Amino acid sequence: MIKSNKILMNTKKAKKQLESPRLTRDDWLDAAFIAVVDGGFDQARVLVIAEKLGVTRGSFYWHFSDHADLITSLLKRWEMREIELDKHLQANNTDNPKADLERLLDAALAHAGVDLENIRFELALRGLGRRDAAVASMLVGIDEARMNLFEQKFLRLTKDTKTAGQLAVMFYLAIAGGHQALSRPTSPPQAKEFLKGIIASYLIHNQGPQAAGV
Amino acid sequence: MIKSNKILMNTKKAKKQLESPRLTRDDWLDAAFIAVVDGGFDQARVLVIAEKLGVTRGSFYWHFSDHADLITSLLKRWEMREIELDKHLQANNTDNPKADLERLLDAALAHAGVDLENIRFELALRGLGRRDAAVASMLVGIDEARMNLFEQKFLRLTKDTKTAGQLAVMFYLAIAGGHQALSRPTSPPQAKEFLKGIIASYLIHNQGPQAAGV
DNA sequence: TTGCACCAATACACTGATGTATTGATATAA
DNA sequence: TTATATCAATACATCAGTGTATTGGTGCAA
Repeated sequence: MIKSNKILMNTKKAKKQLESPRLTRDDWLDAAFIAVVDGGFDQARVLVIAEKLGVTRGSFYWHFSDHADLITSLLKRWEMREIELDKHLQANNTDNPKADLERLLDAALAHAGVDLENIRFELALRGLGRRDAAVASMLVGIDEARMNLFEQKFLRLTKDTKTAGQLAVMFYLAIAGGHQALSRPTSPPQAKEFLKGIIASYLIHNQGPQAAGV
Repeated sequence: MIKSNKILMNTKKAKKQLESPRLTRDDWLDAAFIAVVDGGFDQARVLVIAEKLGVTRGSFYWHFSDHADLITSLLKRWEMREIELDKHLQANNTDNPKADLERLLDAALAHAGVDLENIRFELALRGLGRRDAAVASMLVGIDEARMNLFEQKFLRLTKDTKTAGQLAVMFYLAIAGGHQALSRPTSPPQAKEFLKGIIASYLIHNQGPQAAGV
């Protein structure tokens, strides 16, 4: 039963790749994602997305009950993927804590292709969170998880819990600020390297108890 | 001529305070500002703002040619005020460079009342900048001016140009990240103090050439 | 007090977006 | 081959928002 189902899915997918525009719910979610990336949540209109997909809204109302259904599904998918990613990064420790951290920063400050899309989506999402309590609290959860992740990685470098916590906050905030810069169309490509350099210099010079609390 | 004009304005203003709902162009801009703060630029609709002001759109189309006129006027007013503020902060140097910097940080991380409104407006504006090239380049100019301001303030603490520049970037990014956190309705009030504490610790411990380039 | 300048209300046309109900097309399974 | 499930198109109805043209009201100035 399950096996035949899988085979069915595979053939379906293969077919879709080759020929035709029979859309799935996920296709719509992908297109909505891009719409959000390009214009924010307010511009993620059913009509516009349908045009971009080359179909009419008749397709949309087959896959979704209404516009709200599209948005909430999109948010839930994003949140699940973020939690998945966090789990993965949490477990991904080599014997070189510093290299692990640098990889983390590299991923956080990626600025091309898919990564840029993700950054822009998240910025739009934070915009939505400023006027939607449910979205806001979801973001709080994600932020806490990420900050935790950073702190744990830092704790493998320095034994001082307080310092690790502060570094984690500082880095997370700087990264959030960097996203604002990186997400601008006019942002020069070297901005990422610039940020990474600055951050790296702090990584090197602020491991001891010298960066004490206030 | 000019004098009588001023007197006229004053009496007008006084009257407005007391009794009546005869609106000025600036009243509309103020209301649009709040609308942006609350819902972003896409939600700053003429109809909605009119309702909030207690008038019909007949008033709006007296003061503005169209919706675009409202938005561009709002943006220009904001930009002018920012440039004014920058000038003011630039000139405002006491004989205590450290205190000057701390005042700057305090202002940057203010989180209550008008300041919170300003933060939320700017975040919405950056959202608009992600899909409007003109807005984006305006923001680049503002960012450069602010970064310059920070750098000059830091240069009064450390003689190392490179360090000052890096600190300025780092601080500006952290502040931008902090704004994301501070602007959330669920953000606890102590978040600001937390951020200031972290930033202050870096202020104390990173003045020398130890924070070198990469 | 009358006229004018200023501001607001009203009525209308138009556009774009949502949602529903129905019909149409097509691929797969029986 | 035929029936069915799956997806898409079409044809409404409705609503919110914009913009224009016209009319209405009100305070100030001559």
